[in-house]
Amino acid sequence: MNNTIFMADQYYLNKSTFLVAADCIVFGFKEKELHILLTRRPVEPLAGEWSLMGGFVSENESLEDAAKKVLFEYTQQKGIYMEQVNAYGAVDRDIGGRVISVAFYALVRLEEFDTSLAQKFDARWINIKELPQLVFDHNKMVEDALTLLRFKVSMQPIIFNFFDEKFTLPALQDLYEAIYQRPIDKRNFRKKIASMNILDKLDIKDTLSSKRGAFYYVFNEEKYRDFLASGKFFSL
Amino acid sequence: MNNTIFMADQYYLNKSTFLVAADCIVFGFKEKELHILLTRRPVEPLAGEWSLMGGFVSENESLEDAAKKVLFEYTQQKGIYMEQVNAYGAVDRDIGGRVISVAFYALVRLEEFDTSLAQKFDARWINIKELPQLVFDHNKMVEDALTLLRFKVSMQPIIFNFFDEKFTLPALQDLYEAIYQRPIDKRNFRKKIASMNILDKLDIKDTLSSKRGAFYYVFNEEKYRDFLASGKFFSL
DNA sequence: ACAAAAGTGTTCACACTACACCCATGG
DNA sequence: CCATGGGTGTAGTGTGAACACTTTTGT
Repeated sequence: MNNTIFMADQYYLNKSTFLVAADCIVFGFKEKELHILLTRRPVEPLAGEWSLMGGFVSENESLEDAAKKVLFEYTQQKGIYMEQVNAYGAVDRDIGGRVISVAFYALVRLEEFDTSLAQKFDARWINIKELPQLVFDHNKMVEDALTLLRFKVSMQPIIFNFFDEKFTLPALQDLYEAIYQRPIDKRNFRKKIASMNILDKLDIKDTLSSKRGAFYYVFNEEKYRDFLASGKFFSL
Repeated sequence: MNNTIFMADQYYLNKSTFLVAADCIVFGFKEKELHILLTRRPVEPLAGEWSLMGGFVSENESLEDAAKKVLFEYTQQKGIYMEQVNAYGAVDRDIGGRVISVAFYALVRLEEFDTSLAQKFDARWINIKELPQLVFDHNKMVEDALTLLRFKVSMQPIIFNFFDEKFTLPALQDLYEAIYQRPIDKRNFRKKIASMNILDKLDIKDTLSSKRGAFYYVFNEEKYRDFLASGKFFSL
């Protein structure tokens, strides 16, 4: 073997370095539709155009930390569920300079969203069925995030991150329908939910969205572990 | 709205920049087992330890271009099937410096692999069941790549990228078993393949791996399009 | 009393699983 | 002639899809 051992200096120095950004696709659920949080880009080029929330990664920050920082800045919430989508690195994807961007999607509880923040950052919750054109490759990021969300939501019980602890079955079904963009049969849906036995039914009802009222449920972490331990897998 | 428009200079300048690498998880199939291509790291720190193939992204290169460059360097093949796994950006993931790495997995045809390259780069095909400890977070990358590969291979007909055009059904089954790491029933497997009607059976046999010989098949792109057009989905 | 949404079971079709024997050939 | 791997069908089970009426309550 004629392998040469290089000095680290030769290897790490004199290489190109890049700006790295974290862009967030922030999903929320309201009015029976899936929405994402968009803002007007505050900087040239393309100032004023619709854009995802983003920020540059700094020296002593992981990619996830950078994304969390962006999420906290725009929502003031901590512990938001977040997952990496992909890295985007086309040479001219950002016309303002060479920037490699890592996209994350996040699920936020819209009940506890501070609407004053929307004002502050000129941000709005936009129905995913009415997405405008976004800057750079942000539309592609949203598309990829949606694809991933649809997959994940069908395989893992992450959907409960959209709700503030308790939720009704009709609301849960509406949410799945909003994510998959297709109707789901009510009886089959409830049958499947019931068969997993991972929810606790509460004694109280949500009487706001109907006269009769729908019972609240909560996700039971422990029951879910038992469910997994029995060799079954979440699937919806 | 009290949104300030920044000048691009303020926005893009004076931000941290990073070395960005593309690391490749190169999968190949031989001896009825899935293998990945590993090399001895040629540079300090950790020179001589097992490592994935990687390279730094340069100025006028996309992430995909950088990964392709790495793949071509180590395999001398072009048009290799490749897909992004994830970006890895923990602050101290590379102990030689701050490097953000984007992992790609690739599927190569081992029949046409030039073994002299293995010598040149001190590279070896290692059975995935016998993976050594790799440098940095490369083991995690391989794990993530395998998870993604298992999913993709079950949903899209990418598995044929492991073969040099033609292949036998026993070999195809062996490959699925190697990827999923579990036995598959021969009759059920063949029934499902047949029901999709996306392969063409050739008149010739592979007589090397058995006395009787197994018929060769080729993937038929057109039949696959018809299959999709009929509203069905690939699943294996 | 009526409108509006919540809640509840059964049937049917299809897909997945399990399973055992004969065939072709080289040595 | 025998050892080795290639090739073939059927029956049973479970899962997903279709489908309609009763209940509750606010107005």
